[in-house]
Amino acid sequence: MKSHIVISKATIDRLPLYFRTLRHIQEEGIEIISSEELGRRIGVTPEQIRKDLASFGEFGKKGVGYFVRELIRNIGEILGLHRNWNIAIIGIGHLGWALANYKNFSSLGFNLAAIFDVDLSKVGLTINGVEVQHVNSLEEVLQQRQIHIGVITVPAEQAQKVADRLVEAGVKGIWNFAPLRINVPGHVRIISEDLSVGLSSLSYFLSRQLSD
Amino acid sequence: MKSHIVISKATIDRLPLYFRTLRHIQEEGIEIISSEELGRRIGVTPEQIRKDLASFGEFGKKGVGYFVRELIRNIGEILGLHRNWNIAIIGIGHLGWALANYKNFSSLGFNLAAIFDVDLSKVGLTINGVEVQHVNSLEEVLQQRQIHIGVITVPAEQAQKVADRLVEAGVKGIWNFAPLRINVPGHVRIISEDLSVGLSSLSYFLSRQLSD
DNA sequence: TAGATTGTTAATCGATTAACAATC
DNA sequence: TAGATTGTTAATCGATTAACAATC
Repeated sequence: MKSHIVISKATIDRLPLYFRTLRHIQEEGIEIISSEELGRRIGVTPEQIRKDLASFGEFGKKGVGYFVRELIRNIGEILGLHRNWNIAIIGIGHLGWALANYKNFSSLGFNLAAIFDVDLSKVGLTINGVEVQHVNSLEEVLQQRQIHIGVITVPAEQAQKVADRLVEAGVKGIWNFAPLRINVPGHVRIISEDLSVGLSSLSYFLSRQLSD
Repeated sequence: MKSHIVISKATIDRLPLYFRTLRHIQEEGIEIISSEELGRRIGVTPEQIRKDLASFGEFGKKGVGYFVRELIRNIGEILGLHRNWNIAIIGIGHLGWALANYKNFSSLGFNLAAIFDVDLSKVGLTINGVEVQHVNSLEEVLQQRQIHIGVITVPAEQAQKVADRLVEAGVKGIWNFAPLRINVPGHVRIISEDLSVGLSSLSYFLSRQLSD
């Protein structure tokens, strides 16, 4: 990366789209692609793509385009997807269950390494090859299995407490699905998925469409 | 709304956060709140909140603050949450199952009115009070039950085809969970939730934190 | 009246788009 | 060489932050 350039959050959020689309393109047997064609597929302008990529290096060949395989490798490295991240899911409700069975994790380099719940009727179950453990052993297991990322799918009331324990146990990143703001110290990264935002904004636009 | 002002997408996406937080505040019995205090809770600057709200009208009282109950009603109306939206879920895999059981829908004015799947072993099941129907009857049921929003939780390969049928059947909005770009005509609104984006960006930041 | 807090205008910051030189 | 396409700089656009007059 060109260390003097500031990378925008928006750029980081587009890279996974490029990554995924390039993989599809590779599956189709295409070896070289232009920013024009890639942009058309994703719904992003070619300038945007070139600008985004240029923040990290020169990955293309002028007059030719981008070598698909090479670009996939480069974006993968930028996103850190070439590493192997161990993740733990805390809370096996419906959503936790769905995430525990999410197939795309492994193809992005994420390894489901632990699952926790308080409910004794769930402890001991095996989901996607991983045994559900009681949250009492959270700290112990997280350290044993070197968990990097904790996924919070517990009810909102318990989310902050779980986050505190994850941080205390040395987790570096949190992927939060509980619908509320969670506070973590600066050295821990947290990303929240808020389903009500998407649905509400859909409602907003439909209201206008139907009345205007 | 002041019709000459352009509302930014970012503003629309913050309104649901205001809405939800204000409801919590109301539950605590607080009747008046300042942008300062509300911002502190959400993690947004008070100026941001005042600016966002001001695009739609004058909801506060100078020198006093905002009346919680009134502001909830106003934001609810802006977002169209006072209406009753009928939604249908297409595809009862793990994620569809989780969404069908999502409790927050109804409190936002969304009414789960239909569920579809191709799998005959799922057809006939009742989930959260709604019977799973075969996708063959999609068009018929959508019209009967006046579905406004379709939720796509089918595998990526079938997502575009399902979207086409939803549009054809007159759905006005689509909430897509399939990890790919879906094309719809301009009069249909689509919002995509892309789980790999959040997780990948987490990976990006962790990579840097651990190596820098 | 004095203190508090909104709504709005101006200034700053950041991200996207346009243009084009470099070069394969 | 001519055509194509990148990488980069400049111009535009949009969103956030700061400042402050209005007013409860």
